[in-house]
Amino acid sequence: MSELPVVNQPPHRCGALLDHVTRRIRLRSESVLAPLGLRPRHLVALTVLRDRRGCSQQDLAKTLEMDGTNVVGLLNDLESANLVERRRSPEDRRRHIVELTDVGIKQLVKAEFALAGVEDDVLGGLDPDQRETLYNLLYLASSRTEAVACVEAANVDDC
Amino acid sequence: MSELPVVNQPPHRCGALLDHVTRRIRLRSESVLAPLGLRPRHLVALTVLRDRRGCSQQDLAKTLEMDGTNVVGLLNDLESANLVERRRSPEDRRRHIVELTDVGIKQLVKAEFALAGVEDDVLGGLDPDQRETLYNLLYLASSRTEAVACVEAANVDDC
DNA sequence: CAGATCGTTTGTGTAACGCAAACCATTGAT
DNA sequence: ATCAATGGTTTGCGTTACACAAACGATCTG
Repeated sequence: MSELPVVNQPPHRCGALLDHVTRRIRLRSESVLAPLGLRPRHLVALTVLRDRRGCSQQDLAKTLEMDGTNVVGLLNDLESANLVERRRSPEDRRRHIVELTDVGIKQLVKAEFALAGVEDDVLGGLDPDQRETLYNLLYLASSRTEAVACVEAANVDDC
Repeated sequence: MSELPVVNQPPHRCGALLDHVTRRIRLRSESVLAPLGLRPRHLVALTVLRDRRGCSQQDLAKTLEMDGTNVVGLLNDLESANLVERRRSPEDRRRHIVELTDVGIKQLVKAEFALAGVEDDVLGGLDPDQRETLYNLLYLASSRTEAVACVEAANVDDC
């Protein structure tokens, strides 16, 4: 009936592009992270844990969208490297509160520093501003993701 | 010695975020794509093939950063579904020129359409403009990627 | 002709999962 | 106090997506 001035073009799907770019980064990351005793998946977990300063193992599983049993293994890796600490929750002693240790924080920073070359390589087509924008968009998307997970977890609005 | 007016903050690494967001999309994509007989990796290959209208199998392997033998299997899948066609290159009959078929193009569009919900779900924190920006940044990054691959392939500057 | 190259097949290994079952410690409701 | 539900853990099994190596046919190139 009415035509809005803004062109109504179909939005692009970025799933495939994400897959593609992510794979390129991940492949290179593996070799850079190996000397640090880390794998890409560990890095994801560590960054999540840095954002949320401490969360239950189930929350982590939900955020990572990963099976609980596999999260156990992931955390075993991180804990035996002293990057992460499992503390019993005082409110519910069944729960583990997972938190980064100081070593964990430092190691994460170190890893990120070491990955500079990788990102320069893969994201070389983007200038620093564009990369920052990319980061912010991804951060926004992933943090809403966590908010949703949190709401689902609480199943109420006291998130 | 001199302080520039622009804040010189360390750039963020988006590798982990990319991993995270991509995983969330991929998980959901799998179930959406299954009825179409596709997997996420097929979609990546199809989008690459749509961009480059026809390329050798080796180029594809290089772009996908995937082992040649595995690309064969991937293309076998796509070809037996009539989404892709392997033609002998007239210049070098050892080479296969891989191209999307009409069916392939349609199926790709269909798949992308079907993935709308998935992206709404995962990227719900971004408004349409932001999503478009995200797409453009990823596209930029991945196409430079291909340019580099192409230069490496040719090993000259006639790319 | 001889050696390199493109694609293919086959076969082997590995990492990252998902899923199910059984277990313990703890909680919360009756 | 009892008993079911819950959080975490372990074990074990299956699957998928790879990488890598070896050997082959067809083809190109010197």
